[in-house]
This record gives sequence, C-alpha cells and structure tokens, in this order.
Amino acid sequence: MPAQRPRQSEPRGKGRPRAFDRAQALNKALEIFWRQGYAPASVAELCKAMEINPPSLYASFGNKANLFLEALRHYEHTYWDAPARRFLAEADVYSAVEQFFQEAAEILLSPETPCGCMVVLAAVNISEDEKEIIAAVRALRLATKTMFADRFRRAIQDGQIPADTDVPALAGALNTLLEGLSLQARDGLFQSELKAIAAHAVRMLPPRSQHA
Amino acid sequence: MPAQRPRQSEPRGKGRPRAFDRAQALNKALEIFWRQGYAPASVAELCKAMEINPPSLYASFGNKANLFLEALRHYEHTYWDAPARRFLAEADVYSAVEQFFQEAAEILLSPETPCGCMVVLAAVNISEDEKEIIAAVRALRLATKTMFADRFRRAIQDGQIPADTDVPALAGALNTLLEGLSLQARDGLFQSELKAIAAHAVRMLPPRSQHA
DNA sequence: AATGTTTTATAGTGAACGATAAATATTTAC
DNA sequence: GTAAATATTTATCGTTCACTATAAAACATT
Repeated sequence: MPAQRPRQSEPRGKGRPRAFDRAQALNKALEIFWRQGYAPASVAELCKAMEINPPSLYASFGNKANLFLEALRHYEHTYWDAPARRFLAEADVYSAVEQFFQEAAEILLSPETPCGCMVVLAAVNISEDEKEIIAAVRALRLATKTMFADRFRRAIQDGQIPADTDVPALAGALNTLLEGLSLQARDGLFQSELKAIAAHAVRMLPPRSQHA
Repeated sequence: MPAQRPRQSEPRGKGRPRAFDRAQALNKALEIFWRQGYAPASVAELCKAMEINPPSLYASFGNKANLFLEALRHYEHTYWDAPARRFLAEADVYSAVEQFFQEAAEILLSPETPCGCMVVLAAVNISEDEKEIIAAVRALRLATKTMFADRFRRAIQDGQIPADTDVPALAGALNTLLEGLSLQARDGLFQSELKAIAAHAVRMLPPRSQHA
C-alpha cells in the first residue's frame, strides 16, 4: 500500500522516493533519546517511534551514534539558542541570571518531555568507548559554562559586580546548579518547585557593587 | 589448590567453606558500580573484579540488582554517615553548610574513585523496570534534602536565619547544587575547582538574621 | 515496456547480556 | 568411612543488542 508520500521541498531524485519525513523522524528519535538517554534507547524502540525499519534508519542516519549526534544538535538549537541569546542580550546581569534560570526550569519540565536536559543527562553512565558522544555533550556543557563566564566578565566591566569576583568559580557554581536542575527534573519535582530552586541561582552572585 | 581460607568471624557451617571474602568482594563490586553506574557494569566485569565466577556471585548476592543494593548501602554508610553527623552536630548553620560541602567535594573526587556520588549518578538512564534500584537511590537522595530542611528549620528556631525563609526551596537548592557537583566530578574538574564551586553553597542561605 | 536507481520490509547476523545446569571439589555430621 | 551439604569450575542457556544481507517495491529515464 503506497503511503501518501510527504511533500518534499527538495527536487525529486531518481529512485524510489523516501516514504517518511526525515525531519519528523529525527524529532521522534530526539524524544526517545531525551527521555531515556543514549544507551537505553534501543534501535528497535527508535525505529518504532520513528515508524521506520532499521535499514531506513541506517541509510538515512548512518548508525545509532550519528542519529544521536544529529538529534543532539537539533535539540540544542531548538530549545537553548533563544534563551542563550536573551541571556546575553539582557543588560543587567542579575536580571539575566534570574530570567535564564526561570526559562531553564520551564524547558527542563516542558510538558512533552519533562525529563531534564539532554546535554546533561543523555550520556551519563555511557560506555567509555563512545568517545564521540561523550565529547559532543561535554563540549556543549563547557559552552554553557563559558557563556556564564563571559557574561560575568562583562558585568565586571559594566561595574555591576566587583572586579575581584572569582569568575571561573562563579560560572562553575551556576553551571553546577543548572545541571543539578536536570537531575531534579528527572526526580519528579513539580515545575513550581523547580522554579523556586532556580530562583536561588541569582543569590550566588556577589552583591551588586556600588560603582562610583 | 585450596586457597588459604579467610578467617570468618561467623561460626563455620556445614559444607565446603567459601573461598573468597564476602565483604572484600562487595567492596570490589562497589567500586565498579561507583565508577560505571548500574547498567554498564556487566556481571562479567563484576566477577572479574571480585575474583569469583558467576555462580558464586549469584549464590552470595542473589542477582545483579541485589548486589548493587547491598553495595549502595555499604557506600552510604562508609562515606556519608560521618559527614551527615557532623553537619547536624555543628551549631552554626553557615559553618555546617560550608563544612559539609567541602567534605562532599573531597568525597566526590576521592583519589580511589574520583567519579561523583553513587547515589546521584549510578542509576541515571537506567531501564524503567528496575523499580527497586530506582526507589533505593531516590530514597537516599530524598533523605539528604530532608536533612537540609530539618537543619534549616532548626536554624530558624535558633534565630540564625529569618523565620520567613522558604525552607523547602532552600533545601532543594542546596540539594541541587550538591547533586550537580557529582556531574562536575564526572566531567573531570580538579578538586580545587570543585571546592571553589562548593564554597558558593553557603551564599544561597539568606543573610544571617540580626536576632534581638 | 525495459532498465537503472533508490527505498522498502523481512529476516536474519554475531556478540554481549544476565543468569544457570551439571559436574566436581571440599567440608561437617554421623 | 560414608552421606549430606555447600562452593567451586566449566560450559553453557535464552534474550536482547546494534547492525545488515537480500530481494521486492516504487520511482525516473529511455
């Protein structure tokens, strides 16, 4: 039974047309990886969610690891690009931290996938020889910490926090709290509880400096 | 070749005596579970580390899940009982938090097993039908949060922090930072970095109240 | 209609998983 | 001594894992 083929914007190729929407299948895979993590998400379950058979998965995405990496990039852009942009755009560093952590709490317990951050959790307890996956999520976590640090250095230049602030430690502390929120989300906290915790992030900033 | 049998304090039973030290084997299993987590630690690898064969493991510990639960209890008592006692014994809540988080940073990056907290990490991304294991680690995490909350209520009674402090949120925030520290430990931070982050815990407490 | 190309579904592959059956070895109880 | 009991080693068991060989189906081109 020839399923109604999805309208593809790309120019039609030569052979038999693909019967599934690649982007839609990737989204389904993302949801599985997000909820379960990399290792426990079996290819069989991924195929079931994507509504394709293994050969289609391997033809389109290479292998399980590559599928994950592609889903991870998609996740990062879809959910975190905008909050990160707003974090950097907000002029006041205290408001920026407050707002970012509230938005984070909303993403980590979003109704569709209330299971923390994929970058933080998906590759915990993974086999050590999945080097590419470990490196990918690690790089994204490091990028968040670097984003915090850069923002705090700017806040020093703007005279919002003291010049002798230990920026790496402060950025590390906020990053630690942020990653910890993912564990709380997995532990079943309500969004109200998560937001009440997230509100404590800004307390770790040094007191607003009284610049001349 | 009959290996020199370990001196057991228990009265000798009837059949062939056990050729390995049960407590020592449990410690080896603990180390594997601690470093790798529950799921990736295969029975084969556990057996290799414990220097026994599978039938001995199953005869002594029942199955992989029971072995983990026993190792988990041993871990908790060995590493966290004393810090928890000191946390509750310290009269000043600010000192108590500072001291506890410094001790935690030391445990999470202890030289033998520099891999975070087993309670926090070992059952992340586990199969959902390992209900007993999920419940066990979850209960221990909840106990830590409750310990924080109880301590803060006492601090209110002692007039150390304001009476209108949101105790559940504050306890949740400290617990979140503590659990986040395990992820940082897994990510390869140095102990100096981890301690600098841990030092930020006390900043989330409300300012010391000026009681009459 | 014939041919070439690509995707599809079926049905597996070998490897690793947790757990065990069977036979042998070593002890105590009598 | 002999039987009962327990631990040991060896060699698996059945399942699930990520992955793929094969061939039929569905398209474009001619």
